[in-house]
Amino acid sequence: MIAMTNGFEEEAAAFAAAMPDRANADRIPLSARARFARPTPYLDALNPAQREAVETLDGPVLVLAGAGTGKTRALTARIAHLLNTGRARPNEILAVTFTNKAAREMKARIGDLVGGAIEGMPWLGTFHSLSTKLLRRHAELVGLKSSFTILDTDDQLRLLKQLVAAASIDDKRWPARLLAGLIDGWKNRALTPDRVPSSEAHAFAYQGTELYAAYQERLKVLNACDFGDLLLHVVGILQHHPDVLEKYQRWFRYILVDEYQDTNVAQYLWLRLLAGGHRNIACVGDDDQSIYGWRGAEVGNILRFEKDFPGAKVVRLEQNYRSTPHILAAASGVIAANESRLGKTLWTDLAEGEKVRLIGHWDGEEEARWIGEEIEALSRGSRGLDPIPLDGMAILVRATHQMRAFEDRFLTIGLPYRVIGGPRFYERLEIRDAMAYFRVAVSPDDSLAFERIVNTPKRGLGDKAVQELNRTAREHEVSLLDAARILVRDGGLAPRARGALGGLVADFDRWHELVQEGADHVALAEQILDESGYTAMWQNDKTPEAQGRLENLKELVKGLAEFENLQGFLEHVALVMDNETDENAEKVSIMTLHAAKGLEFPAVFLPGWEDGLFPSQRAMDESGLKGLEEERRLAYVGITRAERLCTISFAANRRVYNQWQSSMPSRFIDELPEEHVEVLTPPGLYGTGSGAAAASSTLADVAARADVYASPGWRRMAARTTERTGARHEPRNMTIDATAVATAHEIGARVFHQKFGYGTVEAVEGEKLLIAFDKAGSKHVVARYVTAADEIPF
DNA sequence: GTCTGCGAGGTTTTT
DNA sequence: CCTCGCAGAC
Repeated sequence: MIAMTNGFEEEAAAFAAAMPDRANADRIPLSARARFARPTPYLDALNPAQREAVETLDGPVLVLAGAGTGKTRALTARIAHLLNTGRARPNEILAVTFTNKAAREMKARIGDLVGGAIEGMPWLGTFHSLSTKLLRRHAELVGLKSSFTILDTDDQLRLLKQLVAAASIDDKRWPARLLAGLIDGWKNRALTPDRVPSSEAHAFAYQGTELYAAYQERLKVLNACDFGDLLLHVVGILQHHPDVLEKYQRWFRYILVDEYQDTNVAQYLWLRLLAGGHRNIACVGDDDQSIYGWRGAEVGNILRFEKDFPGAKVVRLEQNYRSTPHILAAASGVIAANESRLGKTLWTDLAEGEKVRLIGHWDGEEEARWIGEEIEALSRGSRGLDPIPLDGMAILVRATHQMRAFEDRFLTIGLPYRVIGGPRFYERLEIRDAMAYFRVAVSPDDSLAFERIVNTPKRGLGDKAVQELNRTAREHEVSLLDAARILVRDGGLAPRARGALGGLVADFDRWHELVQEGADHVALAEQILDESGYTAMWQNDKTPEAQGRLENLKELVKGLAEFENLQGFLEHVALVMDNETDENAEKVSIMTLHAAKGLEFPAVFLPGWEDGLFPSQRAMDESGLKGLEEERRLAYVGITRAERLCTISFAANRRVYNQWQSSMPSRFIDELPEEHVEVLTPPGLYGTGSGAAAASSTLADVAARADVYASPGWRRMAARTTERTGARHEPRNMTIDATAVATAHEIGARVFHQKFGYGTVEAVEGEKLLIAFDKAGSKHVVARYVTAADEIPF
């Protein structure tokens, strides 16, 4: 969602700088090379395998890097080495990652290694950001203008919805989401509409390819791309324009790819084309950590690397620097059950440490309660280990809905936590709206953005007005904003609507002029939000979310200051949808297993190991054995996140959509090697057990117990036990300090809570308050998590 | 054109 | 249970 109408010249200039003419380049390198001809201290820090991965500079290299084996270190050292030996200058190295985070990290680490002497690496980035750069340069070859807009998922869905409606197809039969998924899938596999295999284009799906083709047409008219297009267009250009291909093949002397196991077909083609000349391509990956098959990643890419690049050198990194032997052995035991893998044997010379702990619980709430207590104990330094800070602990769940139990519990006991990977900042409604305003102000032809906010806040421009706008736009072949201009001029629409529309057009004209004049963009952004009435809309909104939304808008405007201008910001946002929550506060992390890849924590909790949940029923239904193996890799990723302590748990009963459902322990539990696992007895089983200290039993016992759990007799017994000892688990809370008392609240006071919104205090129970929330109902909440209602800004 | 109430569905996610 | 989207009422 960007447009580069006036920013493009700058972009082009930057591009030229990043990629000077070959002839010109040859005059520079001597000095540049001399500058990097230095000793190689970064090599000394490497083990033999890593060294091999770094020093094998020519020809194809596949580095199979197991979890925690120093993959990033090898990759960055390799880049440093390329620079240092004068093999390539910074702008001749193409280094590809999947996430912006990984790209940032790598940039930082290379800077450290080379002493920050390189002026950045212009071609280090994600597949998508690099593709954008290339595509802006050659857009005309695929019928786009270099100022093309990048659509986000939201734009994409709205567009598809329109197309479905326009084709008078039942939108029940073709929900936009389904269609978007289908199209994404095709694009992942580099299939243009005409190339979708007929087997998939049959009957039902036939309409799908028609719609796909219509969608592509529409994108061209809008001068827009979706994420898949960024890659696909580049692949198309490289395939159909040998001169362009050759130019880049020669320019990028060395290619490096991170997380190769996650590449999809389109990305694979992209790489193979660019590496086709010299074949100096180094791919780093771990087939055991391929967990994105469901979104098009092809483990096959890594499995058949040697076939694609004959003569490839394969280097295995097997020494693990992260986890203790027990943890490593448990992970290896699980992953060994997978059939299709290249196979690696991880080893470590770290001290033995704790066994992986396994515990079963009666239900999900008890699991959350137990983990909460464990976390508090571990942070105090109980359990015979050195204290682990809260931010050294993580709960890794299979599905987001598991997070809730933990959030509820931690709110109740006042345990600070952070949820990673919730709704992302830039995906929030208010942020998208605000950005739509910016987009139109920057590029008045961005019709999708215009349509999004034409009636937000309400201006009396409903469906009918929008239809009329679209009709006029089509008739005159102009953008929506120009269509609005025409309607206003010619007296179309009802007088009221016409007035409102005229006002909006005048607003955008004014703002656009300010953009052109190069007015201060932060002030301008604020002005736009103000004058459009958007800020006022939320200020007048009485729902609990409104406050947060206003906060977010403030945050957005604040964030703008980091960019040179609005267009720079919009480009950034289009490609970088992550939000850095860099609160450094000590908090426990809650996230999905997917989000945890690449991270590590001293202590990791893996709850919800139940068949159906993990492995997920859906994955197995949809992808069978392949799905199961991917789930198993997910288990492997989860366990290998742990440095010192890994605790796996399952619950016999879980509430799913308000229905109680009892389940069996995950089949992965059976795959844990017994000698590396310590089985804990759940609290409550004998009425008085309190946590982890209780007697050990065997895996078989636990499995058997799970059966017992499901029996009616046990339920009755457990119900009695919990009733009798219900209060026993309330922990003496040591994370609460004097501040809790300082924020005293009285019965009847109006308060505000981040998650639950506004409410009235009904009772004060020590450090906890019983609050009747306006929207969320009555809840017990720790006092310091609420503020008096009138303390809230705005 | 906007608001309300009812029904259907329920997501692992990055760009 | 909760959220979102749509149809129908105002």
